[in-house]
Amino acid sequence: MIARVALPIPRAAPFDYEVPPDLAVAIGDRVHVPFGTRHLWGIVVAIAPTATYEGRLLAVEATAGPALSPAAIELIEAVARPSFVSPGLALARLVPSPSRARAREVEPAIPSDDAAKLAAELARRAPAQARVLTAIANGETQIAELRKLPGGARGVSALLRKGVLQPRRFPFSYREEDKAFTLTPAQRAAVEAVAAGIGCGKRYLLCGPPGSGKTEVYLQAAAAARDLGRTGLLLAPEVSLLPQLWARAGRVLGSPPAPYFGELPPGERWGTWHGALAGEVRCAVGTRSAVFLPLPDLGLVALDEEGEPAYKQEEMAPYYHARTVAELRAEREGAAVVLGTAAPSVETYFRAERGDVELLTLPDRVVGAPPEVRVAPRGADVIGPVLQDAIWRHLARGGQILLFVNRLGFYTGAVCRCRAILRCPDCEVPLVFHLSDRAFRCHTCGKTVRNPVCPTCGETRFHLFGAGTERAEHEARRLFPSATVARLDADTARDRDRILASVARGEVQILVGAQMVGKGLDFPRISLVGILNADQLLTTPDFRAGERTYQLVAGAAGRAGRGERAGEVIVQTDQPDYYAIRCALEGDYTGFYTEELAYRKALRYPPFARLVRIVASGAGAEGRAGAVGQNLVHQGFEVLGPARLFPRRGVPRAQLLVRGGDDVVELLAAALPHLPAGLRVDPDPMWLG
DNA sequence: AGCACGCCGACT
DNA sequence: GTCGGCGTGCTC
Repeated sequence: MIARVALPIPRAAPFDYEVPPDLAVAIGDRVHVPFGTRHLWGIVVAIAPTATYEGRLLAVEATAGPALSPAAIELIEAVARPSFVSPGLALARLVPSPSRARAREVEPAIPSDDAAKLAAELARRAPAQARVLTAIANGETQIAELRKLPGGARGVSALLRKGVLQPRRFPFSYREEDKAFTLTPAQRAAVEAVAAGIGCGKRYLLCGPPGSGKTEVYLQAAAAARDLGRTGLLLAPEVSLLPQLWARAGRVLGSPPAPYFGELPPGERWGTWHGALAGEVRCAVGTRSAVFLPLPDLGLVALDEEGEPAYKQEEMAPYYHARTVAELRAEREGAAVVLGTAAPSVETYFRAERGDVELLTLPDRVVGAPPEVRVAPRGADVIGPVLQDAIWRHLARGGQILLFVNRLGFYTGAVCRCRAILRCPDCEVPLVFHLSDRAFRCHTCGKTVRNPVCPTCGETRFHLFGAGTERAEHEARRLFPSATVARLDADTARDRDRILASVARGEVQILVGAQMVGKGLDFPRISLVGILNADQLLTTPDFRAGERTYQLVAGAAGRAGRGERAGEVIVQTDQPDYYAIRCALEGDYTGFYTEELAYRKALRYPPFARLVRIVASGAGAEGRAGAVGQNLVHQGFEVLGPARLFPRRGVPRAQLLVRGGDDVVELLAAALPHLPAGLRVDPDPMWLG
């Protein structure tokens, strides 16, 4: 018996191994094999009576049991191909490894008041434990950090043994009160339509403004799938949105769904994956990587906020989009796919118009009333007079205020008097000044520069400009000294649970946030949303700039007025007549879509063409990209570039864009049978920079 | 991807 | 004379 094993190396074809008679091995099993001078774990992708390899065969050494289903192998192979990555490498990156890894974080297992009391009690008798409890009360969850306290290691283990602490588990510390729902006629119609598609691999685009009850439709559809004996998968673009989804799904389905996302502790991640494989997990919630969960009899995939770029894997091959993978699975496995959104991506709406996707609409808000949306000029102030005025009004009425800034840091740029912009020496992107570490930081590589010197003229003083989240927070404190201001961005993400809890309790009046705050969060008391710089996204040279601006403004507007009181939204912009902003203010998606589509058509951008991005990196990147480009032009491809990109950590980069029809990826695979080293291929990139 | 083998420059 | 640079090539 021969096992064909996909190994985590770039070469595409699997390797043949003899299966010893005492070893039971099946397709989808994870096996340990000798490979050259070393040993590797791989996945069995086929079992055959005879080998295709002519040389001498080595034997499988051990098996770790099933890791995924044959259907999941085929899915991952199909996803690997367009990224020019081997199935073995794709499998290694998308399938979690069995892990009994111990938790790295702890959380209290008792209410915080009791923990505080206990800390006081222990202060004398067991000071080490008291110190640990105090640190936890201050938001520290990392075991490694807690162990560094005097006597910390003993303290942590004693508290774990006593059951005062527990390994941190999803959904972390999230509480939500019960709410009863009755479906509106529109919701009921949507649920019935989707339920009818289960088993047929049908696709639906569920459009509805924020608060129109899209989540309830996903959950009822998942319940319908369950009633048919099928499994369900609920996807959200960000980890931060999962706790709410998890809690609500648990209530509707009667048992909590299994969580799955990249940052989940490895043991739990494997637990969900393995549970899906074993047929024990019948419903899962997760982020994009969860789309590969080997759930058997998949009946429903719901993808919330389908237009979110976070659904696209862009960091590492395979460069998949969760929406595409979900639709591929649906087609193969007969599941229904629901793509939910308030502002559809142009690509998806285009398909809905052509009838490839069935359009379902939820016309009205169920929660709250539509907010009043206004524009204000951006002016010289970070928080302009119109917005200041509104903030005072809402503070006086006891409302909460959310301020959006799309950039991190204090000043987002520094310019020398010789007009040179201060840039990262390795990545060439402008450096951002952070007040938290009183230094400039590169947002691409994380490099910190404390005392910058102008590389052109040697000057050490710079004019600082631009406003990030830190500066907005600073301004809010300065202008509204009586209000409690909090900031939620990547720099404070460590404390996000604590920050969100105090927002939920109403202790925070003004919350300053970056993107992560904009998505899905449901705070009934937020009555005013301010977008400080809506023009920011417009200045990025990317064909999706308009779409992203529309989504930002429309999404932010959705955060206001989820309670009883009508909300207000103020958008600071100097381009109120720009179609993406104008339409978003009026809530006119079709108006935006019509204009955007005309522009895409005129310039032959998606959905009228497919773009494939080829990035060369390393020495001679531009030359190598150029050589590949010429080769492709000779073979009749339409090639844009090569264009030089900003280097990454000092590594030079250049890119080509190949434009073609639906078959461009297959044609490219035929034209480039062996991808030259140091090249990455991203089919359908989200960002072109 | 690793890791070997292999063929040319500056050092105890 | 050796140590070691990283260029190709192979791994069932």
